[in-house]
Amino acid sequence: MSGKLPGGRRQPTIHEVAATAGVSIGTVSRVASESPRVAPETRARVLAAMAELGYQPNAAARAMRTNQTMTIGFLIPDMTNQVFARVAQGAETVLAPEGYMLFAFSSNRSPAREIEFLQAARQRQMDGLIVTLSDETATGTIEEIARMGVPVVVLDREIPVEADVVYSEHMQPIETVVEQLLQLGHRRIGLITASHNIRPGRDRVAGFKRALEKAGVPIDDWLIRARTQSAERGMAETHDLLTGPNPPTAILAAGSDIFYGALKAVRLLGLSIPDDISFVGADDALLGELVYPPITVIDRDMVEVGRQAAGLLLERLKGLDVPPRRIMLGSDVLLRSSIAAPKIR
Amino acid sequence: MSGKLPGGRRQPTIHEVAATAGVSIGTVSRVASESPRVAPETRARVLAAMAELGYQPNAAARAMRTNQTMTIGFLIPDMTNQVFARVAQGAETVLAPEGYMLFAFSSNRSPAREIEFLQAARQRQMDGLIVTLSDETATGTIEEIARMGVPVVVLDREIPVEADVVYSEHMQPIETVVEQLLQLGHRRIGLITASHNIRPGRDRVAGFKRALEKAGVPIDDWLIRARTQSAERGMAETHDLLTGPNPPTAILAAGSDIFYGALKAVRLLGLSIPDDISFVGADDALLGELVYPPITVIDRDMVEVGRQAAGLLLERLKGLDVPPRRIMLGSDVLLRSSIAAPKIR
DNA sequence: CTGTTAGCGCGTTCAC
DNA sequence: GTGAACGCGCTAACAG
Repeated sequence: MSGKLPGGRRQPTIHEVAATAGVSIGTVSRVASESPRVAPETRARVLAAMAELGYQPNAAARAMRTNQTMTIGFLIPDMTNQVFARVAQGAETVLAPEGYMLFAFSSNRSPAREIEFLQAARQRQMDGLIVTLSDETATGTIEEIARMGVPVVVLDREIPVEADVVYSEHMQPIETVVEQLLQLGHRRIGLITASHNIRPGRDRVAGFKRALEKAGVPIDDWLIRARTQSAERGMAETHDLLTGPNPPTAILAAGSDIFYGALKAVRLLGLSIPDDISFVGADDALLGELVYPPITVIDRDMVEVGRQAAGLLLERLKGLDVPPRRIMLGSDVLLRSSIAAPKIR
Repeated sequence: MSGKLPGGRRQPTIHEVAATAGVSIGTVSRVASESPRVAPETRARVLAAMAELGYQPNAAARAMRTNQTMTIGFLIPDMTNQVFARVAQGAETVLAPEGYMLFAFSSNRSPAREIEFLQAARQRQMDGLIVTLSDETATGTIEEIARMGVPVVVLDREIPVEADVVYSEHMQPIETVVEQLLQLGHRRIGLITASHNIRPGRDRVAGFKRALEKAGVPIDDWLIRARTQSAERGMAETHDLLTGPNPPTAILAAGSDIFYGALKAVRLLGLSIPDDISFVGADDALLGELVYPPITVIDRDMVEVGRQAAGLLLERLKGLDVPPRRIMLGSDVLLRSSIAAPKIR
């Protein structure tokens, strides 16, 4: 029972620190939690013992007593997507100064994995969560969130739970872009975006349709591709659109992964932007700037999303007890030379 | 002491499950840990009670007894860097089936944050770690790793600790590229890469110098910029090189962030690739493919790095007790049309 | 200011 | 096949 337990080398405990410092464990605990009621000299001796032994308090034992872990979980659909990574970065800047550690978990867009994460978070007594779900219609995930018992901030999703939410504006920027394209003379515009199962997908489609309706341009559902978010999908849909019988003269690739794939498809077809096809991307302003010609992009400040989400969470962690709050953050349209009047056919 | 402790709504405990199932806690524990010594009927009653209450075992209490948390920590310098995110993705695919949860923490290239992470990991009794340090010369970080007491896999760094390491090949691909450029007639080649404080920086500079020496081309240290990895730095260095008195005719931007910044600098200067300047990027094959002309890139399979690292870790977690192992993974040079003979001046 | 003590929730002996 | 009792390491409350 002594040496080789799982968990590797035994870590020094509060008892050993107490012994080497010649004090009781209560005193060590007081030093560890920075209680003022300790004589400076005693504190010094304890600190020395801690340093000598490389003591770190056992978080499990501490959590058992305090019901706090100083841990925030961040659930993201896809770690390799810069968009979510930036949110984490923003949240971190707000949470770290308050002593919270932010740990990110990637579900790879699997609701089952999302549930596993939420259960793991509950088991581990994480103090709060920031979550981005990959499917609003997955009821299991939502039930788990309801059970959490700690503050949860939801990012850009509409789900029936009592939680603060940070939204991004998706409708208006799409409308702006579509209006631009209509003005240039485009009548057939392809939209590729996320599925209807998540708010960004729905809102982008809604904004798209609204702009067309306002202009009295008939809606062709064949031109609207609201499915899975991935580069592969973006490429496939773009290829399909551009090689179809009555192809669009402009492509809106609304979503960063989709942007990559769509652009790749355009390249592979040997089409030139904007002469052969007008092109609008999203969520990766840098890529839009690095390619030639620079590409018009719908962009948003994801770092700010993270900051806002963390801010809402912190207030809850401090005990704020008010009804769920909603924050809406804007998006920018970065107009560049990838859109032009369509070729006359 | 009853209701409003930090940690939010009280979670059901094993006692409540036992009570509603009409059994003792021992039995519940046996069901939870899938012990066979439980009557099928009893098991069913317990399972029902668990579901009804939404019971999740308390990880802290469990960890206290078992010294296991089924948690792996992943320390990365920068979450928003796709390179590291892909490693996480790869590691996840091998760790998840074994029941481990992988949590990522981003240090933002701060050794102080790295130390905080390592301490947090020790406090939390994480079962194992995969770490990418931002500075091999930071002694505090290395001391903390030595203290961990659980298996640690180090990525692409040379540090004096007893740990398994997964390396990427950096020298050979740089040599290959430089040889290509020399053959095309380039004599002044600029190299921008990470600092000497991490292995990739050192090895790339070494490979660079070796190729020049082999060809008998004198080395101009002004052309070698081995500093911080960031887009800003990449942009600044590239600008400086290309606006200097005796500018290079080719740029090697070795590092994904540096790649972005360097390419941006080239764009801003209005230079055309490869006519005005030959250009080689790294670690973002997709970007290299999406821009025009497509850019030659030194690429590596980071998902495989993650898989290998997780594999090494798993073996240790299963008790494998052998001296530290080293795995070296290759890199590819994706030749594209961004390099050409230099203009005659 | 410091020592002592009672649990936190669970897994693991033991008896039954 | 099941229940009771102990202790993991720590914090908080109370004595001294």
